[in-house]
Amino acid sequence: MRKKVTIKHIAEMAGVSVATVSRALKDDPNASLKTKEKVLKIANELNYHPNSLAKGLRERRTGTIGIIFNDLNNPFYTETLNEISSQLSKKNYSLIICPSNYDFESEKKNILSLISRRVDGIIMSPIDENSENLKILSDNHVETVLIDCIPHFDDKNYVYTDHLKGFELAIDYVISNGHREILFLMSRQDKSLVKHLVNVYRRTLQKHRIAFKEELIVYAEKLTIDSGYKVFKSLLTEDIQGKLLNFTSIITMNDLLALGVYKVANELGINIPGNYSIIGYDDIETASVVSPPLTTIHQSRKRIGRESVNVLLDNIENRRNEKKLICFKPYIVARGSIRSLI
Amino acid sequence: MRKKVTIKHIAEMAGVSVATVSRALKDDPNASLKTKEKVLKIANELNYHPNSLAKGLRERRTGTIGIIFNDLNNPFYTETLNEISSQLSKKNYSLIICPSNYDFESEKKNILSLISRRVDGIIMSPIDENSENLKILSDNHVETVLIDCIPHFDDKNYVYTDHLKGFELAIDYVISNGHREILFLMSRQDKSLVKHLVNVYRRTLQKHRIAFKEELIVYAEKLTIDSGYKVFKSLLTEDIQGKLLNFTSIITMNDLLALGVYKVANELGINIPGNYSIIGYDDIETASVVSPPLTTIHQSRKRIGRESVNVLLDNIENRRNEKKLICFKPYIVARGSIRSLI
DNA sequence: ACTAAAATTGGAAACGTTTTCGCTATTATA
DNA sequence: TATAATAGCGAAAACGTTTCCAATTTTAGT
Repeated sequence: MRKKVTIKHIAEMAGVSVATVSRALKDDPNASLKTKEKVLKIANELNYHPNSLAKGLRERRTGTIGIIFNDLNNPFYTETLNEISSQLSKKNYSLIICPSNYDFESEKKNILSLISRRVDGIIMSPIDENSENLKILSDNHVETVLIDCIPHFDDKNYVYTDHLKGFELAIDYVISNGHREILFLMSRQDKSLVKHLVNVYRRTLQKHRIAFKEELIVYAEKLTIDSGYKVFKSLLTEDIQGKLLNFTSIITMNDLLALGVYKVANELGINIPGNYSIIGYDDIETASVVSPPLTTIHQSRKRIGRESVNVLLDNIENRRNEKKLICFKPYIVARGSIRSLI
Repeated sequence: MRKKVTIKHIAEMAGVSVATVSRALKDDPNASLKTKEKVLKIANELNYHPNSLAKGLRERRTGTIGIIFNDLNNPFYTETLNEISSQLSKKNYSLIICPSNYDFESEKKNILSLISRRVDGIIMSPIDENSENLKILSDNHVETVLIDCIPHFDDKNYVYTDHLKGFELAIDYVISNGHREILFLMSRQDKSLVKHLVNVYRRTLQKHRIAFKEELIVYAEKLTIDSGYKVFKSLLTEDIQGKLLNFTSIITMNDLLALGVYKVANELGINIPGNYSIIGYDDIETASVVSPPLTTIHQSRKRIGRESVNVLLDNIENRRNEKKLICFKPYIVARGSIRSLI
């Protein structure tokens, strides 16, 4: 990166002061039309590009939003990201993106980096809804929207789907189709959600007077297709502890895990929903292309993305201080992967 | 964003000059151990976070890399992005991401924004390998790595997969399985690749002495599952111009389009590969979970991501000026979606 | 033509760092 | 003990903007 042309060079060429150039370039009413034209012409000739660092330093705002997401290989996050990015781009904000990979240290590092870069705001999916890391944000008064988590602080904005409701919906649906042995495939990668879901699972079974069996909760390593594949395959092939698990249906923590199950089924010649019924969560696009199409719980990435930037920019640009809580209700998308036993 | 503590405040508290604080904080050998400890302690107490803007302004480097990618809904790009991001994070670079959505104006806007933000380098998938936009980068001497395209300039680095070879491989493979009526499903969204692929298709057919039929090239609107679904469905249901197309196999420009075809097949009860054989391109993860698993051409996102940051950082940090050309050879992953007619 | 008001302009400070250069203590060398 | 070398520090400039304030020029009003 070599020497760049600055406002100073333009000023010299135009025979005016830097102050005037600055005004001319930003189309300030306090600059005459004549100088505006002259300055603009010279700026173009010199191939001038304003230095955002200097601007940001002086103005104490950068026009940059930071994003910290758990996992960019998960379509849920990338689709949300996409919507966020297109909304922000319309308003001329840039986007610094940091994947945390569900790692606290990495999350912390990212937060500190964004603070140093003086982003105007942060949208993030926190690893845990109550962690030290979030306190750092509060201490530094950075405007934050938390997504995809359960509200916990009242000095932060939340835009989220009610997962507790969503999973209850899923379990209800499976049960209403006559299933009573329901495998729940989770992953401890999402540390905080797991705790809640175990409760939801237990409570919902109880509601229907079905016995809760610890061993029907199974953990994949990560929330990926491959992890789902591995754990389900070993579940079916190595029969652990000498006893085979009994279940007629499967609920997965997200669609990726469900796709892992599909992959196993294909390989082993297992029929869905003949042998096992299955329901996913998220409603990613591929859910509708596999065969049979996957029944799942839908949460809208578009709306989460859109609302989170709305809330964020509203607070930033109007210096508001009320914190918002926006909750979306998930709904079920019934397709072909649940067999009725009734 | 309110008042922040600066190096100046620390200096006052510690009773030293700002120069000393600066040195102490960066562990400069020209600062005594005693002052280092004192300064560090105060910095922590005051909750100090260095201002990257000021630092960048002064140092003429920002520790930021810009990424301009066509489409963040495409797993090919997000997986590449993931690898890039984890490599960069290791070296403490930040990442500004800009989706161009295959739109020239948007690409241009992104480039200008990144230049203004004084990124240290750019990794981008250009919409066209020979566009005005790329000249802007040259004019401003910003270190650039172009990925996923065909090399064209010699003042830029390229890290890419040889798609021409890749598609030839695909066509050869289909033909070697006895197919002679091959539908090619493309999308003009990737403007520049289409031109080349039409030639590859034509040439490869010729090599095998098979007649080229214009009407067997079909265009989806975008490179997405949904676009593939729509165009293939209308191809099968509305029989256009009164004549039904005759083909036994399909080549798609990427796996997403192929998944669209799968979706149609599921809906209409069409058997793959019984009724139609199909081969995709990219080898995204879902290719292996659909049924039958999709035969496709593999290109490695990991390697592209890794090499592009290697090349970029090497050039930036060592002020090199030789431009590199790194080409990966794609290979075929034979699964179950091609039926042999022989 | 003379004054008052309005429109343009320029000077300079400020944003928060890093770094060069020179100065003062301190230590090592003879 | 005198001198040379070195370690540690501070002052100030620089990075490239924006903006306040004051100065100047232009325009309008009589």
